Amino acid sequence: MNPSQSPTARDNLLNRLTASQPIAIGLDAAIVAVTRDTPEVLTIHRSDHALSDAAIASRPSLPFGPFEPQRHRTLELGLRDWVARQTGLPLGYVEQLYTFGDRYRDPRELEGGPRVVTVGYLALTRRDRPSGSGDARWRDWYDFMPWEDWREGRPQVIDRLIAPRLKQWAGAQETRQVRVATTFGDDQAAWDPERVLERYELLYETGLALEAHRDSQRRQSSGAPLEPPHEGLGDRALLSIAEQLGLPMAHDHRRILATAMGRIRGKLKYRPVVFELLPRSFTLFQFQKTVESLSGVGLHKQNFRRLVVNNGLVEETGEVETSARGRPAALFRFRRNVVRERPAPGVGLPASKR
Amino acid sequence: MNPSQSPTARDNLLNRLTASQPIAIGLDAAIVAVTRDTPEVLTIHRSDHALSDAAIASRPSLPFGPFEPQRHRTLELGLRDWVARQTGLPLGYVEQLYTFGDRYRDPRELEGGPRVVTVGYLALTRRDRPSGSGDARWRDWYDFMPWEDWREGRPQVIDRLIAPRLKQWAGAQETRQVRVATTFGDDQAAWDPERVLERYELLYETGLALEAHRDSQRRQSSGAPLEPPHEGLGDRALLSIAEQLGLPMAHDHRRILATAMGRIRGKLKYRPVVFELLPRSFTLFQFQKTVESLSGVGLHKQNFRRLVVNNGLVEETGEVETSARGRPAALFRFRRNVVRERPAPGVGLPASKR
DNA sequence: TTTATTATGCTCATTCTGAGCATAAAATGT
DNA sequence: ACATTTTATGCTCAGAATGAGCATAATAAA
Repeated sequence: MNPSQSPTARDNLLNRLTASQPIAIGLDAAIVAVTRDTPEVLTIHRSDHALSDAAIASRPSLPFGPFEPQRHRTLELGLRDWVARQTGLPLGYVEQLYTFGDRYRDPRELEGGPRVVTVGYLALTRRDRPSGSGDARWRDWYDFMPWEDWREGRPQVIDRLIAPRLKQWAGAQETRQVRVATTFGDDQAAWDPERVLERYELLYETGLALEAHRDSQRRQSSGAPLEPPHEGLGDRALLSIAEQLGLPMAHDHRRILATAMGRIRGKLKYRPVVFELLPRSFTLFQFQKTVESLSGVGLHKQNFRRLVVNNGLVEETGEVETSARGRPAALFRFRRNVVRERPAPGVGLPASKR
Repeated sequence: MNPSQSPTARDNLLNRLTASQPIAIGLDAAIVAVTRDTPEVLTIHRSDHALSDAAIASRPSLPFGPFEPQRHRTLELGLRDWVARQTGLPLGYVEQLYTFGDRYRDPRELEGGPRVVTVGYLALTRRDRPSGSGDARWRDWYDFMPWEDWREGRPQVIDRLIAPRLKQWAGAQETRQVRVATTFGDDQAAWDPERVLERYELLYETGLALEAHRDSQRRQSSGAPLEPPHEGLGDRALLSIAEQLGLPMAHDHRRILATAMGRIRGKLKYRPVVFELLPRSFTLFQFQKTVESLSGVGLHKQNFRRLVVNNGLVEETGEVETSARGRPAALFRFRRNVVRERPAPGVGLPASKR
């Protein structure tokens, strides 16, 4: 057993490898803000038509930029740097999500390009300024993942478009049935808001995400080996269903978005991250709407209130919000001290409405 | 605003960059197993003395290997590949932890080497075979982080070595005091087993981790710019305290280990990962000891039992363990079906002992 | 003034937790 | 054989947290 080469051997190896296929690192960011009751993500819409595959390339993408080794001391600084330069957005909370290194993620690899490894980030901001002109746009994240929005109950797309295909795909195979049940829920299993990525990946594998068709086509036409074969790709009926299932994104950005959504939903419960998205003072209902929009489920108003107040997560500012319709609501602010008192201060969804 | 260059521009940029400083990707793994009641991590002890800095280089490290772009389809496959080839260990559960891209992480960068970006992984295995001969060794992970073991109450190192230095470092600065309180706990704040990384990073910054001294020395002697200046480095008294605070590791491997520990502890609560470390059938006390060893806290026996049984996490096999001393214990197995029934099946520490 | 609308207070049954006492079933010592 | 030690397991009980919903308060609009 020889778990590590001697340094020189390793150096040589690394050099040889980088010489034969260089590696480039890209930084992709899901930049999230919340307005009223929609969680929005910053997307780039290219108007560039000089691309080989315009139909695909013009899909919205997440903002991304290269990591420049001699310029950036750390990955996160690299990210902050180009986000600041390009969008002028002040990023508050930034968190690394996941590093994707799959071959052929970047289609230019097929033409001798470098192996592009991407580090995905989640960033929260307050969306004060509309983030300039140009080709950047805020979009409701449920436009890309309509099946994730359970605020008005079980979304129709699930029963109408998704469930039938999943059932067909699973067939009599126990493993597949369990997978479908645990990701999308059934009479036994509850819907778990956090499993966004698992759901997206299942949709991708079953051909319900348009990106799956795009990728398989690309590889075929480029003569690249068709790894993990997916069933039913190319089926016209399936394709038309996929087209109705939310907006696809360029590259694997919808996967990164799914990762981001899952991460936020998880983090909500044990870290006070929502406050990065709320104004300094807010009513409890605003607070609730923000949590609901992110988690995708409706909450019981009185219990939500009891929860956050009893846990000392917020405190009254003494002022009231008068602009609205009914009885004026008291304004609250985040109680910074909770982090000193409770090991995992978060919202921890109190109970869904009905 | 121009959030993304045109593809050709971006290509050029990437090419120019990789030409001037190539990037290499390393894969580091914290491979974890549990025996009786000690969580162990696989470490590599080099006997190689041909290194410039033998004292440092001979520190134990985590197993690592290069990511080879044209050989490995994905990052995780790359990891599994070299772990299999080098240690022969069958990896069960594998999870990506974090990607570290800090400059000068790898000292060879100072001599014109590539920028090494490392992807850290956590892998769980059952430690059946002693993992061969050679320079690989299983070690109690608390050897590296003695302050993380609260099974027998608050560890002495905290009050004896850590707390005084942290107090001195914080001085009258509110921000620092809060940071100390939330990471290491005080009369107000409870000890949160999951914040392993935050604690290690605090110790590093305050010069209580030997690696901080090593890194600062290295940079100085190499003429590299001394970024984030740390106070008190070089102080002999501080250095001698750091030497008593657990074993240091090579590179930033102790940081990766800290990340791994935190991740396991967090995951325990909502995913049935412990079972990757337990034999197929086990007594409830074995189960408890495993959870305790990972989370680092002692648990109330009867309540632990009630919790895992009521939650349907385990079921009796019908057999009993007879080898031990007192009344024979019933054997249990993991109930695979929980994942179908409960949204987040985990252990969720029931209450510490006293 | 009445009505609609939103905010907030409060109750009640149920479940979940922390803590500890009590009993059962084995091995060991005398 | 019988007491003692040791570990496993059953059970209780108070207090906290949770799900659900009724009731009241304070405002704007009709």
